[in-house]
Amino acid sequence: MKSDSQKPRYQRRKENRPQEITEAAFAAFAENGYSATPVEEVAKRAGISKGLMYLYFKTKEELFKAVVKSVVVRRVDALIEAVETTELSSEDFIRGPLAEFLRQVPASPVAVVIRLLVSEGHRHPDLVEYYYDAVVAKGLAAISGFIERGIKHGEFRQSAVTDLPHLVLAPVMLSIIWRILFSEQQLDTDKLINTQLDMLLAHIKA
Amino acid sequence: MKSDSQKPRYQRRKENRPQEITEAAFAAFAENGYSATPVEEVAKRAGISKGLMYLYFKTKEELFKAVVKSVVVRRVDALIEAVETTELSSEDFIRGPLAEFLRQVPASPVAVVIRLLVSEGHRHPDLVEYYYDAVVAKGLAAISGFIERGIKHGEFRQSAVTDLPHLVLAPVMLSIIWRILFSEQQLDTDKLINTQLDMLLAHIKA
DNA sequence: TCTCTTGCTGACTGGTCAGTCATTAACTAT
DNA sequence: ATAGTTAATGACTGACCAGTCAGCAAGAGA
Repeated sequence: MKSDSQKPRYQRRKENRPQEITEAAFAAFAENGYSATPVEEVAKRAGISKGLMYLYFKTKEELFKAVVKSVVVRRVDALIEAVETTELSSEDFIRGPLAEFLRQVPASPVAVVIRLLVSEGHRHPDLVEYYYDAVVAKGLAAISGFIERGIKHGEFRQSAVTDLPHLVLAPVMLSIIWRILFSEQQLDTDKLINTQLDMLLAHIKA
Repeated sequence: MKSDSQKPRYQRRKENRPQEITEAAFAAFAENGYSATPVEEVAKRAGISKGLMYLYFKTKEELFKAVVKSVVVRRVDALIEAVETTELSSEDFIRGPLAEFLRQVPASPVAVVIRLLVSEGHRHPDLVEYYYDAVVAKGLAAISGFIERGIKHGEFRQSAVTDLPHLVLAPVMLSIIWRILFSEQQLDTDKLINTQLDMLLAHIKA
């Protein structure tokens, strides 16, 4: 009774597999974390067998690293680019594009990566180091550089903040952790970040 | 050749076991995380057999909850007590006892609990809720209440911060996550927190 | 249409570990 | 001393899962 023209049980799609697998893995890890997610679960979501995954990634750990790196992308680079080419005054840039950038971080894949790194980072120090260099250090340097530019332009004054761009990230980090832990408890993330920027600007304005 | 008075292979110490076990578990979880720590490792550190652990804690999960709860302690309650009984002006209290309290959090067991909750919280929603109620909500309420007291005394003015005591915690949270992830990268936690308090005070002072 | 290559499958293996339980030995009461 | 109680042990089991591999079948090439 079966039709003659049976569908093939699978298609060979070498080109797209790696990305499909990392995307499926990202989704699975986001839901259940790394160690609680069996490789077979990732394979299922990607619509492939477990064995195939091992054809593209030597180990589960390598898959994990691929997932983290796939999320880093050009996000920070875009910010740095914007910092360097903007025509806005320093204050307007902070209240505009920078604020916009910061506000969307807590709901972005970055939050998932933070959770994964907090959970698993201990066992993957090279990955943490990569993330620090590729994202955190760059981001902090961009903010620092931008504040210094403001000082040169006479818009800002020297202050403790010059050495502590971390203060810009502090409310973002709180928002991320808050969403991870207490997603049901309301928190006005945007207002939190905006208020912090208000305070920072008041503190450093010349 | 053995001496007649052999040491007993173990002593019965029903009273102290639970605390000894949770302490050993805290140390083990702090080093390796919850799911990566075999129960037998906890037992070894506590100087007992695995079976005995199961006499005091029905499951590994119950042990986990006991560990988290054991760390919550009266830390926050002490702060609330201090808030309510202090004779200092609001500003002096913030710069004194509150700052002191906040500065020591990132190096305290609280940081370990944050890591454990970020890693495992998804699977223990009741535990997260408990932690929120017992620590976070209380702490935020204490800070809010204190700011409102300052307003009544005419020391502070109404501002966005009144609704966002979270801003006080933001640099503390950043410091905690920083230490978890990038322990080798220097960060002047104290200065970060002090500067944030400076900004906050400048922002809310009448 | 008939190879030949190789992307893909899924049953299997070895190791780990949470939780159990029959037994033992430390203490207690008489 | 001796018997009775129970804290404590550690070998065991059943489940789970990362990683393997022998074989299969999709598609390319002739």
